[in-house]
Order: sequence, then structure tokens, then C-alpha cells
Amino acid sequence: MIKALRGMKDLTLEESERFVHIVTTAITIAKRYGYGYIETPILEETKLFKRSVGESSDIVGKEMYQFEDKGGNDVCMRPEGTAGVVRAFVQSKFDRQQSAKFKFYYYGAMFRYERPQKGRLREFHQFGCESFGEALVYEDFTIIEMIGDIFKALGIGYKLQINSLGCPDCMPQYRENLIKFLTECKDELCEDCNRRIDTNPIRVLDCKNDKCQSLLVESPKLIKNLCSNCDSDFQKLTSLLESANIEYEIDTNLVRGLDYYNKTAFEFVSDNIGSQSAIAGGGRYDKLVEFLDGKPTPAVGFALGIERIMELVEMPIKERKGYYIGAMDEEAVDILFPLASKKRQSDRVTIEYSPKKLKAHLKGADKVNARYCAVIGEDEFRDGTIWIKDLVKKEEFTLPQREF
RNA sequence: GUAGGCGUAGUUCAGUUGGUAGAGCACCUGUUUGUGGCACAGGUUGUCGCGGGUUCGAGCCCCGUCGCCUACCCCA
Repeated sequence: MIKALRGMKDLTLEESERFVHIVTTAITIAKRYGYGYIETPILEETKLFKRSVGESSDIVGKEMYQFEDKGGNDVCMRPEGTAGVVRAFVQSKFDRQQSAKFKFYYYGAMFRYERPQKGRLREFHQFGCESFGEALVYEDFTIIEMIGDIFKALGIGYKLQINSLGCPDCMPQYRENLIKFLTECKDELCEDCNRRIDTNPIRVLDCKNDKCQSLLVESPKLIKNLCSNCDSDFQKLTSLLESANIEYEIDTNLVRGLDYYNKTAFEFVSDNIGSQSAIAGGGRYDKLVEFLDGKPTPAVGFALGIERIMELVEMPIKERKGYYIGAMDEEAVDILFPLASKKRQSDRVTIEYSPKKLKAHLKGADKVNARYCAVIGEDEFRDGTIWIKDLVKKEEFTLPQREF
């Protein structure tokens, strides 16, 4: 038997319904906030991700599905959605429309060659939004509010963590201070953190190692070293959240995994899905458009992990819907089809092709969760009528076939 | 890349000190002639992950292998 590749899953029955429910709910809400759909390729030039996601990250370093295509191009299956959207934004020259606003939503498969575990697959799906051209922190707030709306609509509880990553005016100075601090306690930090001091010192902040974390209590906090602009934006964000009654906590160690973020960074976190607790994450990335050869354009965005959310959603109760139709004798089967076509203009219809006893038809209707069970038996065939039972109200009646 | 756990019916699992497999759910059929969900009765379903070894005999023990899961790492 040929099986799906490791870390890749088929979605059927309840699972696929969950999936669709999440995506359609997210789309409905994103549209309310003025977002329009963008579709970008799954395969992109490897260069794109090296430049956007950042060469130092593990994603680019060892987790990408990277290969040479038949034309000799160095290509890569997208490990995240933002890079492609930004590339498309620049390629479409939307960046030339100074101060115009563009808001896109997307959803689709992402690929990372990792060891699968709970809430982590090699092919996984994200829904995300990217807002271009809005520099004001109001947009950061609005995006967070929108994600809150999505989770509310899905009935999912969460905790919101926020932080500010600063900007080119304050981040480099902070980085220096942090490196200085880390170098001083170097000997007590774990092996990984020692490596990170050189490669990506900011990532030391979210090291999982308890000992590292206890040392970091004393570390300089970016949040206290922001430049005046970043600081006032962060203050504004927290006050907007408070007046909207959105609970949050400031996590000074919250760092985004991708290099392109600045200023606002946030993460929506849930318990109950194992160690992969982040269900959505995002923030501001004002420099990325420029990095990818566009004109400087401020941007904010987020992505949510659909598979992780699938573990948390409660599905609305399924109601009986539509018709089940069947015949009790072979000769009546053919007349089911025109009747079904007519009903299918507006309702779901299941046709049973094999003649069966009434009892079997009722069971069949039950199984496909139909509201009505319609059957043509011996009498109905003779009279040109059809017998219908409402399985919810338990009422039954007979109609001429032309009135069905 | 590292560590641990697990692979037995469609599914969830049980399987005693080694004697060639069971249960619930699901599915199918019935409970007299045209009335579903419930109940009852009956029935179908397995290369016991794969390969080798030990043994008179292996689902059970040993070795290997593949797969899945969980955690580390990393991340949505």
C-alpha cells in the first residue's frame, strides 16, 4: 500500500469539515476588515526565503524543501506565506502607489522538513493576512482585534502575548547591550545559546532552557530601551487593547522566528495542543518590502496554524438537511433522477440507486443525515406520486411527483 | 540530528507463565407483509507492521528493519 509521506496528512470526514469551517470563518471575518484574496505560488526561488525569512533561521538553514528543478533553478516549497505575498506585492508594483493601502488574505499549504509531532507537520496549512501601506499602530491593533474576532467566532480560548522588537533606531543599540550581557554570563548559558550569541542573540531570549531563563531575568529588556517612536507606539497599542477589552500580557522574551519583524510582535497561545502552543503569530515588518526590492512600504501581518486550531474548535451541531430519495422496485428507479435534478437546484439530494424495502430507505436517509426521506413504492409508482417523510417532525405525506 | 513509547479486525483496544486470536464501536441481515434513530438476535472482517532467529510450537522471547506517536531542537 502506498502511504502519504511522513508528516503529510489526508483530511477527510470530520477533519476536512473542521478545516473548511476554520478557513471559511477566517475568510468571512477578514473580508469584514477589508481584506481581499491573494493567491501566490507554492514554489518560489530559494533566494526569496533566504532574503526574507533570514539565512540564520533554522527554517532556511535546514528545514526547507529545497531542490533544483528541471530548468536548473534553485527552488523551494514555501515554508511560510509572507515572503511570497510581499514578492507578489512588489512584482505587481503596488509599492509604486505611494501611501495606497493594500490588504490581502491567503491560505494554503506550507512546507517545512522537520520531525513531525503534535501540532507540527511537514505539510501544514496557514491562513494569513498582510496589510501594506499603513504605518500607524492602529493597524497593528486592528489586526490583533481581527484575530480575536476569528477565535471568538470559532469558540477558541487563547492568551495574547505582545512585545515590541524595536526598529533600526533602537534595536542595534539594544542588541549590543544584550550581547554584552550574554557574553558576561556566557559560561552559564547552554550550548545552543552560546552559538546564538554570535548568530542571532535575540533568540537567546526565548530559549526553553530553565537555567538560561533564570539568568535572563537580569538581562536588559528591549521594552525598556525603545526609542521614543517605538515606545509611544507600544504604549498606544496597549491602551487600544485595554479600551477594547482585549486581554494581553507583555512577554519581553517574545521573539518572532523570522528575521523580518520589527516593532509590534504578537502571539496567540493556547494550552491543550502539546508543546506547540502558538496558534497564531505575527507583527509588523516595515523593512521587508524594501529588502525584496520594493519601495519602502510599512506592513503588518499574521498567520494562524490551521491544523493546530483544528484540535481546538468545537464544530457547530449538524442539522438534518436535504433529501434522500429511493425506490422500492427496480422499475421506479429511473424516475428518481428528474425529481432529484429539480430538488438539486436548491437542496442537497442523495439518490439510492438500488431498490430497497422502506425500512432500509429510512435507515439510509438517517445515515446521510437527510431531513426528508422520499420513496417511490408500488402504490406511488402506480399513482405517479411520491411518499415523503420529514425525519425531524416525524410527519409524512404523499405528493404528485410533478409537485415534488 | 537526539531521546522515549507504540505497531493485533474499518476503528479503539484486550490477549494471563510462549500452545496458530478476542471485546466494544462501526458495518450487514433479521425481529413476518411499507415506517429511521433505541433494544434484542445473528453475521462479516485479521499475512497479530515487515524480515530473520530461538523453540516441538511465537501476537507474546531475541536481533534487524520500516512506520506511527510524543518530547528535545525549531516554529504557526
